[in-house]
Amino acid sequence: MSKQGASLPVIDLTGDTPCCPPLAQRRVPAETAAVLAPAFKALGDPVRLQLMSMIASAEGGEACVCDLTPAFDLTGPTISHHLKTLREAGLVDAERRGTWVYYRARPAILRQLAALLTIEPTSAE
Amino acid sequence: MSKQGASLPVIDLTGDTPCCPPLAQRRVPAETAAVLAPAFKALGDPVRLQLMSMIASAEGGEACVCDLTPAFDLTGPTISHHLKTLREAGLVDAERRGTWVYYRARPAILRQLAALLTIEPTSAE
DNA sequence: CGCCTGTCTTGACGTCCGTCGAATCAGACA
DNA sequence: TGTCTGATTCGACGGACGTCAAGACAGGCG
Repeated sequence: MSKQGASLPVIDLTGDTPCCPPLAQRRVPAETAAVLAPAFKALGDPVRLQLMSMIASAEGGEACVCDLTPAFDLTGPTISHHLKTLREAGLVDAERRGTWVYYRARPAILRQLAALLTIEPTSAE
Repeated sequence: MSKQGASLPVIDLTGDTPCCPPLAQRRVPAETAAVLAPAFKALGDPVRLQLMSMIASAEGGEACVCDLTPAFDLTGPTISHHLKTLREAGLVDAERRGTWVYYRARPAILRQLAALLTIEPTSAE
């Protein structure tokens, strides 16, 4: 995973990005929206949402492509494409160990997205 | 808002949909992914993410289109199109009162999305 | 070394998306 | 009733997306 790992425009949202006041608390600035929207977009496909869940909930916190692919009625390249999308959105990390490639969730950005959507129970309705 | 309000395929995610165990806790089933992914997709555009925030954080919990539109360098029809997308994703409700149309966030689905992304602090990394 | 298996990239195709201008609809007001 | 303003819909355009088949690359093993 050396080449693509270096060439991909990996978004750095590992924790120090100023982003997190809930969406309903104050208006999200355009720059923040531009940074976070691609992450939501990446989750906006049923296949990727399931992939993300399978990776995040996997034993040991990581999942092998060889386990991911057969779970869908899609070709290998298509799954690979979706995983690349998740990688470019900063949602997962990939690592090759021998024959297989393992994907691992990045909890920091997931927490940021969750925080953005969080609403206090006393919010209208 | 009579005609379009009735004809749109409004998604009912008001609370009784079985959906909410965190993404990282157990694998999201295909049906759940198919229902929730469109909501993430709707938030996957910077303009819509800002619109959502402006609506959710507005005084009184609602925002007028006349206040939303001038906040962007986009035409009225384009903003209207994005608002329709948010509406169809079940993220907002629209109501016409006299001359103006007001949009209001639907906290239930926001909470569902937030819950899905929630991760316990003790999750790898 | 050569082959095999697993994964990714490339190129292509059809579809969906974001945007706009023009036309249309809904209320308010004279 | 007619007209004006605000919001949506319609039709169109360029670009991005999801998918696949075919080819290329990486690592293990004989």
